Amino acid sequence: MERNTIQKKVILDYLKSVKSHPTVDEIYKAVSKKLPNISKGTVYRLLKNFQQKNLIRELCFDVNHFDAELSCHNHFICKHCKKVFDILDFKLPVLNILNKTIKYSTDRQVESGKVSGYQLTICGLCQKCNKKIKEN
Amino acid sequence: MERNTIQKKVILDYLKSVKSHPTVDEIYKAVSKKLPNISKGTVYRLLKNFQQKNLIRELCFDVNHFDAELSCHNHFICKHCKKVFDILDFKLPVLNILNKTIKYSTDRQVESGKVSGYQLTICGLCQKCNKKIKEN
DNA sequence: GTGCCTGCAAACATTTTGCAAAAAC
DNA sequence: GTTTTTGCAAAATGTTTGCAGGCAC
Repeated sequence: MERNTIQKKVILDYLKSVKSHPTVDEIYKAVSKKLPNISKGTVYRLLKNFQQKNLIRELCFDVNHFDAELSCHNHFICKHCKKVFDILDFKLPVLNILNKTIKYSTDRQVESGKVSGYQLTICGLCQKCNKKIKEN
Repeated sequence: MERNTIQKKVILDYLKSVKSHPTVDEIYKAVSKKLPNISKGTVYRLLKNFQQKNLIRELCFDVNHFDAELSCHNHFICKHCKKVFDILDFKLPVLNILNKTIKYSTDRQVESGKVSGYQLTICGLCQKCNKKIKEN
């Protein structure tokens, strides 16, 4: 049976109170003000815990996978096997509209800033993993 | 003056030849078959180099920033200061359509897999950085 | 031959893990 | 009192950097 701890409460309260999409380090520093003895290991552990329970999600703006195909901006990532698939428009006609819509918005300004591109990632289960999971 | 090297050619050729969105490690392993003495440092350096020249881009499907606001899926990231902003629909009306469109596609199956969500990240320059850069 | 680029290794940063002690129930 | 969770430190992993030698031009 999972237990309630002050560490869990403080981290989750903090995440709910901010709009800044903090990194692990920022979370650690903020939470340390209330709990000076908390360790970074605990922060990592609890963030993972919260994610598994869908209390928070992880956003991604850096690092990881590389792509030389600059024209295709739509990807599907399988939660289970972590494979990444390109989604081509002809396979998902709805993306046609989507692309046009984004193209329109990226040609304009967003809050007086300047837009240079976008990345759409759809996540879920791929064919293989979906089948496997159904079978079990 | 930048020079042409075999390392640059092999890495870029490899990236252009695959559709698998490889990680740094996968790139290193693949390239090592042709160039057994290449070092990982070189791979990191050249990937960064290619990105700066817009020959490749980096995709992101893991790690980094956390968000307890599960309902808002649209983000704007500033290339320059790296800050992340929520994009609310009423600030960018076009996203209304976009959200409906994605909602429609996520209610369905993508290539017989199962879709559970999406993440749209628009990138560019934020107000402040755009202004700063204009001034210089 | 000059100067950029690479391989190597060390440094640095980030994340995970094992374990004993502390806390939750 | 039992079991989960934490803090700590070490290990594992991932990325950057300085430098001497090698290669492009």
